[in-house]
Amino acid sequence: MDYTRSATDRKETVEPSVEQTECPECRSTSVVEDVTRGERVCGGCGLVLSAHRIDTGAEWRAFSAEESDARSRVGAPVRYTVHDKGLSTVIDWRDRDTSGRKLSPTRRSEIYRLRKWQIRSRVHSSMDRNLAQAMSELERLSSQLGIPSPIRELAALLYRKSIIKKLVRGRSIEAMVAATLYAACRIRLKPRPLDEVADASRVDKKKLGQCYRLLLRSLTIKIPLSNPIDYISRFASELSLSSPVQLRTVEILQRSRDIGLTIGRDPLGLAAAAIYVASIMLDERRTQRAIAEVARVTEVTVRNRYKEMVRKLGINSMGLGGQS
DNA sequence: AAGACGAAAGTGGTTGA
DNA sequence: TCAACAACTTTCGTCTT
Repeated sequence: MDYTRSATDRKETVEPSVEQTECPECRSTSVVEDVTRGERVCGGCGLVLSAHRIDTGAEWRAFSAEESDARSRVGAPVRYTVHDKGLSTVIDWRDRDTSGRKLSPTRRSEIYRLRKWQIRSRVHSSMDRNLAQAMSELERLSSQLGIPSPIRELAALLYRKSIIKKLVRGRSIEAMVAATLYAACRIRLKPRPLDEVADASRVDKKKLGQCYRLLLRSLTIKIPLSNPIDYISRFASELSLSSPVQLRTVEILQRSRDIGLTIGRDPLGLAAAAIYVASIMLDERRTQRAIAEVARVTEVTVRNRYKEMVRKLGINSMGLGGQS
Protein backbone atom coordinates (compact mmCIF):
# COMPACT_ATOMS: atom_id res chain seq x y z
CA MET A 1 0.00 0.00 0.00
CA ASP A 2 1.15 3.44 -0.67
CA TYR A 3 0.79 5.82 2.21
CA THR A 4 2.86 8.53 0.69
CA ARG A 5 0.40 9.62 -1.93
CA SER A 6 -0.29 13.23 -1.35
CA ALA A 7 -1.21 16.51 -2.94
CA THR A 8 1.89 16.51 -5.07
CA ASP A 9 0.48 13.63 -7.06
CA ARG A 10 -2.59 15.51 -7.96
CA LYS A 11 -3.30 17.96 -10.68
CA GLU A 12 -3.68 21.44 -9.37
CA THR A 13 -6.45 22.88 -11.47
CA VAL A 14 -7.41 25.72 -9.22
CA GLU A 15 -5.56 28.97 -9.61
CA PRO A 16 -5.23 30.26 -6.07
CA SER A 17 -3.04 33.26 -6.68
CA VAL A 18 -4.39 36.75 -6.34
CA GLU A 19 -2.32 38.34 -9.07
CA GLN A 20 -3.90 40.11 -12.00
CA THR A 21 -3.69 38.67 -15.48
CA GLU A 22 -3.07 41.91 -17.26
CA CYS A 23 0.16 42.72 -18.97
CA PRO A 24 1.84 45.71 -17.27
CA GLU A 25 3.45 46.68 -20.58
CA CYS A 26 0.68 46.65 -23.14
CA ARG A 27 -2.40 46.20 -20.92
CA SER A 28 -3.37 43.15 -22.95
CA THR A 29 -5.32 40.56 -21.04
CA SER A 30 -4.51 37.64 -23.31
CA VAL A 31 -2.02 35.64 -21.31
CA VAL A 32 -0.54 32.49 -22.73
CA GLU A 33 0.36 29.69 -20.36
CA ASP A 34 3.42 27.80 -21.47
CA VAL A 35 3.32 24.91 -19.04
CA THR A 36 6.27 23.00 -20.42
CA ARG A 37 8.57 25.95 -19.87
CA GLY A 38 6.83 27.08 -16.71
CA GLU A 39 6.19 30.55 -18.03
CA ARG A 40 3.26 32.85 -18.53
CA VAL A 41 3.65 35.05 -21.53
CA CYS A 42 1.66 38.07 -22.64
CA GLY A 43 -0.17 37.34 -25.85
CA GLY A 44 0.09 40.97 -26.89
CA CYS A 45 3.76 41.84 -26.60
CA GLY A 46 5.43 38.60 -25.59
CA LEU A 47 6.60 39.83 -22.19
CA VAL A 48 7.24 36.97 -19.77
CA LEU A 49 4.93 37.68 -16.86
CA SER A 50 6.12 34.96 -14.56
CA ALA A 51 8.57 32.12 -14.83
CA HIS A 52 9.40 29.03 -12.79
CA ARG A 53 5.82 27.95 -12.37
CA ILE A 54 5.16 24.36 -11.58
CA ASP A 55 4.38 22.13 -14.52
CA THR A 56 1.23 20.34 -13.57
CA GLY A 57 1.37 17.87 -16.42
CA ALA A 58 2.82 14.38 -16.39
CA GLU A 59 6.59 14.19 -16.38
CA TRP A 60 6.70 11.17 -18.65
CA ARG A 61 5.76 10.67 -22.23
CA ALA A 62 3.06 8.45 -23.57
CA PHE A 63 3.12 6.87 -27.00
CA SER A 64 -0.42 5.60 -27.22
CA ALA A 65 -3.82 6.49 -25.91
CA GLU A 66 -3.86 3.57 -23.45
CA GLU A 67 -0.44 4.47 -22.21
CA SER A 68 -1.56 8.03 -21.78
CA ASP A 69 -4.44 6.87 -19.62
CA ALA A 70 -2.27 4.55 -17.62
CA ARG A 71 0.40 7.10 -17.01
CA SER A 72 -1.72 10.10 -16.33
CA ARG A 73 -1.76 11.25 -12.77
CA VAL A 74 -4.68 10.38 -10.64
CA GLY A 75 -7.10 11.94 -8.23
CA ALA A 76 -9.69 14.62 -8.25
CA PRO A 77 -8.52 18.20 -8.59
CA VAL A 78 -7.67 19.91 -5.33
CA ARG A 79 -10.52 22.13 -4.32
CA TYR A 80 -10.42 24.68 -1.58
CA THR A 81 -14.13 24.71 -1.02
CA VAL A 82 -14.03 21.11 0.20
CA HIS A 83 -12.95 21.22 3.78
CA ASP A 84 -10.12 18.70 3.50
CA LYS A 85 -9.23 19.79 -0.03
CA GLY A 86 -10.61 16.44 -1.16
CA LEU A 87 -7.71 14.66 0.46
CA SER A 88 -8.41 12.43 3.36
CA THR A 89 -6.71 9.36 4.71
CA VAL A 90 -7.66 7.93 8.04
CA ILE A 91 -5.38 5.42 9.68
CA ASP A 92 -7.42 2.70 11.26
CA TRP A 93 -6.80 1.52 14.79
CA ARG A 94 -6.81 -2.17 13.87
CA ASP A 95 -3.50 -3.84 13.14
CA ARG A 96 -4.77 -5.44 9.98
CA ASP A 97 -4.24 -4.59 6.36
CA THR A 98 -7.05 -4.08 3.87
CA SER A 99 -7.51 -7.80 3.31
CA GLY A 100 -7.78 -8.45 7.02
CA ARG A 101 -4.38 -10.08 7.53
CA LYS A 102 -2.19 -9.34 10.49
CA LEU A 103 0.63 -6.97 9.78
CA SER A 104 4.27 -7.88 9.98
CA PRO A 105 6.03 -6.50 13.07
CA THR A 106 7.95 -3.88 11.11
CA ARG A 107 4.86 -2.79 9.24
CA ARG A 108 2.98 -2.73 12.49
CA SER A 109 5.40 -0.40 14.19
CA GLU A 110 5.32 1.82 11.15
CA ILE A 111 1.57 2.06 11.27
CA TYR A 112 1.76 2.67 14.98
CA ARG A 113 4.02 5.63 14.35
CA LEU A 114 1.69 7.06 11.72
CA ARG A 115 -1.29 6.65 14.00
CA LYS A 116 0.49 8.44 16.78
CA TRP A 117 1.04 11.42 14.53
CA GLN A 118 -2.51 11.46 13.40
CA ILE A 119 -3.66 11.63 16.99
CA ARG A 120 -1.10 14.29 17.74
CA SER A 121 -2.51 16.34 14.92
CA ARG A 122 -5.92 16.54 16.50
CA VAL A 123 -5.48 20.25 16.14
CA HIS A 124 -6.16 19.60 12.54
CA SER A 125 -9.34 17.78 13.25
CA SER A 126 -10.77 20.79 15.08
CA MET A 127 -9.64 22.86 12.15
CA ASP A 128 -11.39 20.39 9.88
CA ARG A 129 -14.62 20.72 11.75
CA ASN A 130 -14.41 24.47 11.54
CA LEU A 131 -13.66 24.30 7.85
CA ALA A 132 -16.45 21.88 7.12
CA GLN A 133 -18.92 24.24 8.71
CA ALA A 134 -17.39 27.27 7.06
CA MET A 135 -17.41 25.73 3.61
CA SER A 136 -21.06 24.81 3.77
CA GLU A 137 -21.83 28.36 4.87
CA LEU A 138 -19.71 29.67 2.02
CA GLU A 139 -21.60 27.47 -0.39
CA ARG A 140 -24.94 28.71 0.90
CA LEU A 141 -23.96 32.36 0.93
CA SER A 142 -22.43 32.42 -2.49
CA SER A 143 -25.25 30.58 -4.17
CA GLN A 144 -27.69 33.01 -2.61
CA LEU A 145 -25.65 35.93 -3.92
CA GLY A 146 -24.95 34.24 -7.24
CA ILE A 147 -21.17 34.29 -6.84
CA PRO A 148 -19.35 32.29 -9.52
CA SER A 149 -17.17 29.44 -8.34
CA PRO A 150 -13.74 30.90 -9.13
CA ILE A 151 -14.52 33.66 -6.64
CA ARG A 152 -15.81 31.09 -4.18
CA GLU A 153 -12.54 29.22 -4.41
CA LEU A 154 -10.63 32.40 -3.72
CA ALA A 155 -12.82 33.09 -0.70
CA ALA A 156 -12.20 29.56 0.52
CA LEU A 157 -8.48 30.06 0.16
CA LEU A 158 -8.63 33.30 2.13
CA TYR A 159 -10.60 31.54 4.83
CA ARG A 160 -7.95 28.84 5.10
CA LYS A 161 -5.31 31.49 5.50
CA SER A 162 -7.29 33.22 8.19
CA ILE A 163 -7.70 29.99 10.13
CA ILE A 164 -3.97 29.42 10.01
CA LYS A 165 -3.45 32.93 11.31
CA LYS A 166 -5.98 32.20 14.04
CA LEU A 167 -8.23 35.04 13.03
CA VAL A 168 -11.41 33.04 13.42
CA ARG A 169 -10.88 32.44 17.11
CA GLY A 170 -13.31 34.53 19.11
CA ARG A 171 -15.26 35.50 16.03
CA SER A 172 -18.15 33.77 14.40
CA ILE A 173 -17.48 31.50 11.48
CA GLU A 174 -20.30 33.12 9.58
CA ALA A 175 -18.80 36.57 9.95
CA MET A 176 -15.39 35.45 8.74
CA VAL A 177 -16.88 33.55 5.81
CA ALA A 178 -18.89 36.58 4.78
CA ALA A 179 -15.79 38.77 5.09
CA THR A 180 -13.66 36.48 2.93
CA LEU A 181 -16.37 36.32 0.30
CA TYR A 182 -16.71 40.09 0.28
CA ALA A 183 -12.94 40.41 -0.04
CA ALA A 184 -12.77 37.83 -2.82
CA CYS A 185 -15.40 39.70 -4.81
CA ARG A 186 -13.46 42.90 -4.52
CA ILE A 187 -10.16 41.30 -5.46
CA ARG A 188 -11.71 39.92 -8.61
CA LEU A 189 -13.21 43.36 -9.37
CA LYS A 190 -16.74 42.11 -8.96
CA PRO A 191 -17.58 43.99 -5.79
CA ARG A 192 -20.85 43.52 -3.95
CA PRO A 193 -22.16 46.14 -1.58
CA LEU A 194 -21.31 45.35 2.02
CA ASP A 195 -25.00 45.58 2.82
CA GLU A 196 -25.89 42.95 0.31
CA VAL A 197 -23.43 40.47 1.77
CA ALA A 198 -24.52 41.31 5.29
CA ASP A 199 -28.17 40.76 4.41
CA ALA A 200 -27.51 37.41 2.82
CA SER A 201 -25.65 36.17 5.87
CA ARG A 202 -26.78 36.40 9.43
CA VAL A 203 -24.05 38.86 10.24
CA ASP A 204 -24.63 42.53 10.81
CA LYS A 205 -22.84 45.08 8.72
CA LYS A 206 -20.67 46.27 11.55
CA LYS A 207 -19.24 42.84 12.41
CA LEU A 208 -18.71 42.11 8.75
CA GLY A 209 -16.80 45.34 8.30
CA GLN A 210 -14.63 44.61 11.33
CA CYS A 211 -13.77 41.14 10.09
CA TYR A 212 -13.01 42.46 6.66
CA ARG A 213 -10.62 45.07 7.97
CA LEU A 214 -8.96 42.47 10.14
CA LEU A 215 -8.53 40.31 7.07
CA LEU A 216 -6.82 43.13 5.21
CA ARG A 217 -4.44 43.87 8.04
CA SER A 218 -3.52 40.31 8.93
CA LEU A 219 -3.23 38.75 5.53
CA THR A 220 -1.69 41.84 3.94
CA ILE A 221 -3.58 41.35 0.75
CA LYS A 222 -3.68 44.09 -1.80
CA ILE A 223 -7.22 44.95 -2.62
CA PRO A 224 -7.95 47.53 -5.27
CA LEU A 225 -10.10 50.44 -4.11
CA SER A 226 -13.55 49.73 -5.30
CA ASN A 227 -14.34 51.53 -8.48
CA PRO A 228 -17.90 52.68 -9.15
CA ILE A 229 -17.56 51.41 -12.72
CA ASP A 230 -17.36 47.84 -11.47
CA TYR A 231 -20.92 48.06 -10.20
CA ILE A 232 -22.50 49.38 -13.34
CA SER A 233 -23.13 46.29 -15.42
CA ARG A 234 -24.85 44.56 -12.54
CA PHE A 235 -26.96 47.55 -11.53
CA ALA A 236 -27.87 48.30 -15.12
CA SER A 237 -29.07 44.79 -15.73
CA GLU A 238 -31.12 44.82 -12.55
CA LEU A 239 -32.75 47.98 -13.83
CA SER A 240 -32.95 46.53 -17.34
CA LEU A 241 -31.14 49.44 -18.92
CA SER A 242 -29.67 49.20 -22.39
CA SER A 243 -25.94 49.05 -23.07
CA PRO A 244 -25.77 52.59 -24.48
CA VAL A 245 -26.87 53.76 -21.05
CA GLN A 246 -24.11 51.72 -19.48
CA LEU A 247 -21.55 53.25 -21.80
CA ARG A 248 -22.78 56.73 -21.04
CA THR A 249 -22.65 55.97 -17.34
CA VAL A 250 -19.03 54.90 -17.58
CA GLU A 251 -18.25 58.08 -19.48
CA ILE A 252 -19.87 60.21 -16.81
CA LEU A 253 -17.95 58.44 -14.07
CA GLN A 254 -14.65 58.86 -15.85
CA ARG A 255 -15.24 62.56 -16.34
CA SER A 256 -16.30 62.89 -12.72
CA ARG A 257 -13.11 61.23 -11.61
CA ASP A 258 -11.03 63.48 -13.81
CA ILE A 259 -12.29 66.58 -12.07
CA GLY A 260 -11.89 65.05 -8.63
CA LEU A 261 -15.55 64.67 -7.94
CA THR A 262 -15.16 61.11 -6.76
CA ILE A 263 -12.62 61.38 -3.99
CA GLY A 264 -13.97 60.57 -0.58
CA ARG A 265 -17.34 59.65 -2.03
CA ASP A 266 -19.16 56.39 -1.65
CA PRO A 267 -18.61 54.45 -4.91
CA LEU A 268 -22.15 53.10 -4.65
CA GLY A 269 -23.63 56.59 -4.55
CA LEU A 270 -21.50 57.66 -7.49
CA ALA A 271 -22.52 54.65 -9.55
CA ALA A 272 -26.16 55.27 -8.73
CA ALA A 273 -26.05 58.97 -9.61
CA ALA A 274 -24.22 58.37 -12.88
CA ILE A 275 -26.78 55.77 -13.86
CA TYR A 276 -29.55 58.20 -13.02
CA VAL A 277 -28.08 60.93 -15.19
CA ALA A 278 -27.35 58.57 -18.07
CA SER A 279 -30.80 57.04 -17.92
CA ILE A 280 -32.41 60.45 -18.31
CA MET A 281 -30.05 61.58 -21.04
CA LEU A 282 -30.84 58.55 -23.15
CA ASP A 283 -34.52 58.67 -22.42
CA GLU A 284 -34.72 55.51 -20.35
CA ARG A 285 -35.52 57.28 -17.14
CA ARG A 286 -35.58 55.36 -13.89
CA THR A 287 -36.72 56.87 -10.63
CA GLN A 288 -34.22 57.89 -7.98
CA ARG A 289 -35.92 55.49 -5.65
CA ALA A 290 -35.49 52.49 -7.96
CA ILE A 291 -31.83 53.24 -8.55
CA ALA A 292 -31.17 53.96 -4.91
CA GLU A 293 -32.68 50.61 -4.06
CA VAL A 294 -30.46 48.48 -6.26
CA ALA A 295 -27.39 50.47 -5.26
CA ARG A 296 -28.37 50.27 -1.61
CA VAL A 297 -28.00 53.95 -0.91
CA THR A 298 -30.67 56.53 -0.14
CA GLU A 299 -32.42 58.75 -2.62
CA VAL A 300 -30.84 61.71 -0.88
CA THR A 301 -27.38 60.46 -1.70
CA VAL A 302 -28.30 59.83 -5.33
CA ARG A 303 -29.66 63.34 -5.43
CA ASN A 304 -26.62 64.99 -3.90
CA ARG A 305 -24.21 63.18 -6.19
CA TYR A 306 -26.15 63.82 -9.32
CA LYS A 307 -26.64 67.50 -8.51
CA GLU A 308 -22.88 67.82 -8.18
CA MET A 309 -22.32 66.02 -11.43
CA VAL A 310 -24.77 68.17 -13.31
CA ARG A 311 -23.30 71.32 -11.87
CA LYS A 312 -19.60 70.53 -12.21
CA LEU A 313 -19.65 68.57 -15.41
CA GLY A 314 -21.69 71.25 -17.09
CA ILE A 315 -24.24 68.80 -18.34
CA ASN A 316 -26.93 70.99 -19.81
CA SER A 317 -29.89 69.54 -18.16
CA MET A 318 -32.85 69.56 -20.45
CA GLY A 319 -35.27 67.24 -18.76
CA LEU A 320 -32.88 66.76 -15.85
CA GLY A 321 -35.17 68.46 -13.45
CA GLY A 322 -32.63 70.99 -12.29
CA GLN A 323 -32.89 74.72 -12.74
CA SER A 324 -31.81 75.60 -16.25
C1' DA B 1 -50.58 60.56 -6.60
C1' DA B 2 -45.96 59.61 -7.50
C1' DG B 3 -41.65 61.56 -7.89
C1' DA B 4 -38.32 65.01 -6.82
C1' DC B 5 -36.44 68.41 -3.72
C1' DG B 6 -33.91 70.13 0.27
C1' DA B 7 -33.53 71.20 5.32
C1' DA B 8 -32.37 69.41 9.73
C1' DA B 9 -31.00 66.13 12.97
C1' DG B 10 -28.75 61.61 13.77
C1' DT B 11 -25.18 57.80 12.80
C1' DG B 12 -20.69 55.34 12.35
C1' DG B 13 -16.05 55.83 10.90
C1' DT B 14 -11.73 58.55 10.28
C1' DT B 15 -8.32 61.91 11.69
C1' DG B 16 -5.35 64.57 14.43
C1' DA B 17 -4.06 66.40 18.92
C1' DT C 1 -8.36 58.42 24.21
C1' DC C 2 -11.28 61.98 22.82
C1' DA C 3 -13.28 65.61 20.09
C1' DA C 4 -13.89 67.50 15.53
C1' DC C 5 -15.23 66.36 11.06
C1' DA C 6 -17.01 64.75 6.47
C1' DA C 7 -20.06 61.63 4.27
C1' DC C 8 -24.15 59.35 4.51
C1' DT C 9 -28.91 58.23 6.41
C1' DT C 10 -33.47 59.19 8.25
C1' DT C 11 -37.31 61.87 8.41
C1' DC C 12 -40.43 65.10 6.89
C1' DG C 13 -42.77 69.03 4.71
C1' DT C 14 -43.14 71.17 0.17
C1' DC C 15 -43.05 71.61 -4.74
C1' DT C 16 -43.53 69.60 -9.60
C1' DT C 17 -45.15 66.64 -13.20
